[in-house]
Parts: sequence; C-alpha cells; structure tokens
Amino acid sequence: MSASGPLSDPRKPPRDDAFDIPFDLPDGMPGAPSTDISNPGIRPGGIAARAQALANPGRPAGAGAYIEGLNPEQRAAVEATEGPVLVLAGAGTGKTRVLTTRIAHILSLGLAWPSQILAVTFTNKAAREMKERIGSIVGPEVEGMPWLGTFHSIGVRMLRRHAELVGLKSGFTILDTDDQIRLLKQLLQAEQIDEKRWPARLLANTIDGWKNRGLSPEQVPAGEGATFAHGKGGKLYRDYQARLKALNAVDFGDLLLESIRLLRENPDVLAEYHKRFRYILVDEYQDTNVAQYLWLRLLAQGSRNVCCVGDDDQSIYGWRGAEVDNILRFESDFPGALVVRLERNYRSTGHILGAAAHLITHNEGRLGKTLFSEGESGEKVTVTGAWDSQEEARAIGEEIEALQREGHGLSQVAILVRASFQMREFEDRFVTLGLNYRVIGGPRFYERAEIRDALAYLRVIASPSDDLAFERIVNVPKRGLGDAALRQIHDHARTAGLPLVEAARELVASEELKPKVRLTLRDLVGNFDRWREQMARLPQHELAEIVLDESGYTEMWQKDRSAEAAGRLDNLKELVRSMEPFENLIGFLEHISLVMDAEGAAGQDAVNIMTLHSSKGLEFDTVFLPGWEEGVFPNQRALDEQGRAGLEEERRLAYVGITRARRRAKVFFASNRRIHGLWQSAVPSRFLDELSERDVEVTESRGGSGWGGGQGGGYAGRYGYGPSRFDEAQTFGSSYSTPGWQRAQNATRSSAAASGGKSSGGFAERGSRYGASDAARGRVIEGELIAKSGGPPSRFGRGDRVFHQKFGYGDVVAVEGNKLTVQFDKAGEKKVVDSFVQAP
DNA sequence: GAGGTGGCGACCGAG
DNA sequence: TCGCCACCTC
Repeated sequence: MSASGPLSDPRKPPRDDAFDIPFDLPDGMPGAPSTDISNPGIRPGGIAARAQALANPGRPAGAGAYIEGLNPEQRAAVEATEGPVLVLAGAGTGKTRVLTTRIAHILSLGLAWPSQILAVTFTNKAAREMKERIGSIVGPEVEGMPWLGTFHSIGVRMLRRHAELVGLKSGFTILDTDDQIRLLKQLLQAEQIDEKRWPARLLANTIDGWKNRGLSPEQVPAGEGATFAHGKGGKLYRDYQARLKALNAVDFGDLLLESIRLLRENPDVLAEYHKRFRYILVDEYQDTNVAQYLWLRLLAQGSRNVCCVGDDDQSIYGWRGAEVDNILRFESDFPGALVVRLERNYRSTGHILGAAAHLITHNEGRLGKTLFSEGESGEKVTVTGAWDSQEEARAIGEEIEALQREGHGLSQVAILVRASFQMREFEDRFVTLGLNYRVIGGPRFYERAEIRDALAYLRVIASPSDDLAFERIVNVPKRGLGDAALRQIHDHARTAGLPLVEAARELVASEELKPKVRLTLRDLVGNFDRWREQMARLPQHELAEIVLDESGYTEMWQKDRSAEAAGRLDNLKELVRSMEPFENLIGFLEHISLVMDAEGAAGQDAVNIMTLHSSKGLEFDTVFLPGWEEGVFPNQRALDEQGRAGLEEERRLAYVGITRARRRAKVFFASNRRIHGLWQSAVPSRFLDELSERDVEVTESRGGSGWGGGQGGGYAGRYGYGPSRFDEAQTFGSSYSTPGWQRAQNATRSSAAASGGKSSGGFAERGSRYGASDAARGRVIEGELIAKSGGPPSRFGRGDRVFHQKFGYGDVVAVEGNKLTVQFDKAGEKKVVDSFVQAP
C-alpha cells in the first residue's frame, strides 16, 4: 500500500474536493444530503487553523484548548493520529471524549477534510452524540462529516452509490424484521415446510447469524445449512437472497454483507474508498461481529490510520455475533499498533467502582484493566430485597420521590432492567404516582402496526415496485380485497413479470376480476397514481395526511372502539409531525428504515427506564438495578443457550449496569415474580454475592416483608453454585436477622435436603419457570453449575389446605410437579409453586 | 371474505 | 397472563 499519508507532505493539505463532489453527488437520490455540495466543510476558523497548521506543522494552532483537559493516556490516544491505534477504555474513562477530540484534532491540524473521516458507531444514539460533541469543539464543520454514522447507515450509503455493482437498483428498499419474517413465511410455505416445527422467526435468526459471520449462501458450511428443516436451510437462504434481489430489497445483514462483496469484487471502488478514508475511527470495537470486522479491515487497508476504541468488559452483544476476539486480536491484525489503556475513571465514586470491579473479576478471558478513581468513595451500593416485583417497583418509586424532594432532577435517575417485560411494573407504578418517566428503546415507535401500515402506504407511493408494502395494505382498511383477489394479482404479476401494483393495474383493465373487486382495485390503483403525482408538489407530511385520510386508514381507527385506538391515532399524528423536518418523502423513508428510535418527550425532566443493553454509553447520578434474580438476571435463556460464555456476558451486563452510576447504584431483587402469568418464587442473583462486601450495604425494603417469606430462597444452598454470604445472616448484620430471613433460611435448608443436597453437582437444569417437564433432567455445561431451579415433587396433595402470603388460605385442587393449582378462599383459583405456600 | 375463538408460545437484545 | 396465529363458522 503506497498511500502517501498527509503527514508525508504536510505542506500539501488533503485536496480531494475534485473527487469529493462527484462522489457525493446525490446521483438521483433526492434523500442524499445537500451539505456535501453547499458546505464542503470549511469554516473561517477551519481555514485559519489549517493555514497555521501548514506554517507550523509541529505545533498547530487550535490544538491547544481541547487537548489541555486530557490526561496523559487520553492525550496519547488523541495525538497518535497515524497508524493503527487500539484504545482500551474502561467504563467512564472518557472514551467518547477521546474519540471526539481525536476527530477534532485531525480536523484542526488539517490532516483531512471532514468528509475523509470514517467514524462508525453501533447505535444511532451514539452517532448523534458523537456528532454533537464534535460540533461543540469544531463548530458547524461537523456537518460536513457524511461518513459519521452506524455501520448500517454507512453501509446503505455505500450501496446506494454502487447499487448496480451488486445487482441492485439504487432505490432499493431496506426490509425490517417484520418484512423479513413475512417473506420467509412465503418461502417456507412454498417449500411445504411445517411452520410450527420450523418457524420463520427461527430461520430469520439463523440467516442473520450467517450474515453476522459474513457468510453468503455459498459459504455456509454444509452441515450448518442442513440443521434447519431437514437440510433445507442452505437452500432457503439462497432462495431468500434471490427473492430479495427480485424485490430490489436488502435486509439489515445485507447492508454489510453486500458492502463487503462490493469492495471485494470491485478493486477500483475499494481503491476509491481507500483514497477517501484517511482516518477511520470505530466506537465499541468489542461489539463488532465478523462481518463488521471484515468490512473494517478492507477499508483500513488503505491509510492504515485506524483507531478502535473498546472495552472487552463491556462486550454484551455476543448473541448477535459480536466477537470479543476482534479486540483481542487487534495487535496481530495491525502489526505495530499502539495500544493505549484508559483506566482512570472520572464517572463513579469509589464504592461503585469497587463493587463493579470485584464483580467483573469473576470473568475469565479478559484483557484485564484496573479502573481507579481519585474521587471520594461516596455512598455504598445498596442491595434491597422486596417481596415481589410490585413491591420492588413501589420501593423504587418511593426512593425516587425522596430524591426528588431533595432536589435531584429526575432525568438524572435511571432504572435499568434486564428485559423489557420488567418495565411495565415501573410504568404502572409511576403513572399511579404521577411521576414523569420516559422509556428509552422500549416498544419501538416505527414497529407499531399503525405506523408500519402508514409507512407501507408511503412506501408504495415512493417506490411502486415495493411489493411487500403493497401486500401489507391492499386490504387495510378492509376493502374486500382478500386472499383470493391477492392471489390473482400475484399470479398475474408472476406471469407478466411485473410488480404487484402494475399487475393490479393490468388486471383492472382486463375482464378477469369480479366486478366488485375490479372496482375497488381500480380505485386503489387510481389513488396511488394520484398520490404519487402529488408527491412532487406537496410537502411529505401534508401528503401523508391526505393519504391516511383518503385511504380510509384514519377512519378505520376512528371507528375502532377498542382501548388503544385513540393512542394509535395519536401515533399517526406524531408520525405526520415527525416527517416535517425532512427534505422529501424519500429522505424520510430512508431515515426511518435505519433509525428506529423516536425520541418522544426528550428534554423533559423524567425518570429514564431502559434495558441494560441500551444503557451502554450513558451515565446517571442514580441508577436503580431491579430484578437481580436467578433466571431473570442472569437470564435463564442466556445460560441455557450460551452456557459459561452466556454467564460471563450476563456478568459484563451487570458490570455495565453498575458503572452507569455516578453517585448512587441501587440493586433490588424480588422474592416472587410473575412469569407467564404464574407466580414463581425467585432466587437472588449470584451476582449479588460477587459484589465486594465492603462496597455494599444491605437494606430492607420499606414495604415491610423483606425478601424472606415462605419459599426456598437461599441461593447457594439450594442452587449449589458455591457458598453464598447470603446463607449466613450475620454477615450482613441485623437486616437479615428478621423473621422473614429466618424463614427463608429454614426453607433453604429443608428444600436443599429434599432435593438430595446436590449442592456441588455439575448440573444445570432448565428453570421450572420455563417448563417444568424437563426440570428433572440435568445438563452439564462445562462442568460448572450454571443454574438450577425447579424442585422436588410437591409435598402437598389434592385437597390439602394451604396458606399463601399473598392470597391467604385455600385448597389444593391440582398438583403438577411442584406446581399447585389452589382454590383460594378470597383470591380465587391461582397457580402457584409449591414452595410458595405452607401448611396452615 | 369477515369475524370469532381456542391453542400455544413468550419474557433478551440493535440496526 | 397476554397476544398472536391458525383454523373455524357464517
């Protein structure tokens, strides 16, 4: 690679505008940013800084202020602009700051134009933040950075420009999971595969997995292709790709896979990008999967100025193909790489850091970093037990109200849950309390049915060949175009080789349809023609309003008397409103296919509720971590599917959660939780034990009953993954000498005895909460007990009188394993777990 | 073709 | 328990 880096001749500022502008021309894509032309990324200050940089290459002007506040390691990472650099950045060590300052540094030294920097993140949120922060250093110059974005958005950008080279047209549509599933369903039906045994969703996951690993249909190992539907997996993948091409569509995985193919098969295109990307920066490198890694490596071969920032302790996306190996392998991939470790934590207090650090040492296979802080030790991390998930929500609600009374802002409080189903309890509670909250990354706005319907209308208008969109709304609202009519359109489309809309148009002109169907279809096709014609004249949000109105879609929900209809209408209004800022319809559609988050009530003072996954990269003064129970966190499925690796990933997730907190981290667990509508006794998470004792304080929920109660709680004894300090009440002092605690201890001992005292065995059983039938079977995962739940057959029989903490007295009417159906005197019939009740 | 119902799996997670 | 989907009836 003879690419002469800018440094080789500092007097020659990068002048690529000659190829820059044609390269970035909207090429018929009205959605492409116009800033590339109107604003080549130069501002007066920038020019001045560059001039000075040229005059004095060693000590450039403007390289002062923003570098001043950096510590020596950060500074090294920022200033080593040339050659490969790996920044191992622990939580809260100023990782984003390094990345953004580095970009600002490159810009102000005049080493590259903004358009010559490739900066990749995983989430839109991260990209947005990075853009903001760079903007605050370098000003509007940041607008000239078209290559700052997520892997996916940059992939789209590349593909749009060279679509024809990979067999697509530049207006291709991007399918989301929903479209993907529907398409796969059609394929499964065509192959006469039983969808019960081989669900489309499973196939979608399988294909995604292959794509994450950078495998095209030809590259899938034969054995793997055969695992789905008696050897049909490989063929289905091939068929699926063919269908996508025919539809001029790609799925998320293709955005990378096809980009890789584009670069591999077209050396001239690759060379162009090599020339273009003088500097490459990658955020969260530990989360890259194989496809992303291959993509990056191809591009980085050019300038070799690649800077990856990551933290192996925060790798939490193994399930979607992330390879921690990528980060571990960096030095051999890029010989001579500079490795910078950032270990000075600026975020959290000593106790929080201590607890998190001690937890993460339980993982093997880390690069190993020791975070330290020079700040105060602050408040200890609290661990609080609650009777059930409702009490947990109540307790957290009370603590938040207390904080609020002390003058703390709500937006500095976050509740981080493991799984989104845990959110509802908090939402319910906060609604009752009148406490403002916002759910981040919750039920996605653009995935709601009404929004997807509306978008489907717009997609058909924007690209008439979007068959999937057309299919979605032919008969929404119901207009009498059912399966039979659709099949006719399909048949004609296939024989004539036309998109569905065109096929429909021809059928309308013919005599083949029933008169009624023909009339309806004619109207529909006519509507689309009219709307398409209006698209040129009207702003997209006005068009959307007209479409929703004239299609009868709005009316459909107005007539709907169900509870959620009003909310859906609101969502539609919100959708129309959110379209305004865009240049045109196509620009909007492009945006939403990639950006699935609608930041609703941003800016308002509200408690943040989100999953641990989406909390990565954020920080809050106070962080609540509810649901630390075996099965919930660590998540049972992660353990079942990934074994030890899954457990370690869960632990990293716990680490991420704790390290989000600046001043207060508050962990909760509930003794009882309703899962699949069944009350289950829960066992405190093993992660509680792994928090260093000196950094933790155990408190009792103000709600009263603590976490004891009539169930086998003590997690070590019964669950046997090692001794737990929770087994010994005195370790934790007075809180655990409560009657509830004592009861729990007794229950622990008795049930451990009943289960044969297999406390040090090597079994992992599927949690009874996920199916009692196989609770008796064991499973060895690398010789370590990953999880064990379920229990001995019930000590109760039909007709026994029992007492339940929550439901009171009742009679056992049925027994199934350790699950009882009890007719309670007051609460009615409930299914409960045996250990949850006691003899009266 | 529309509307109702019963059975079953889900509740892990980004773009 | 909840929501979805397949299947059934009118």
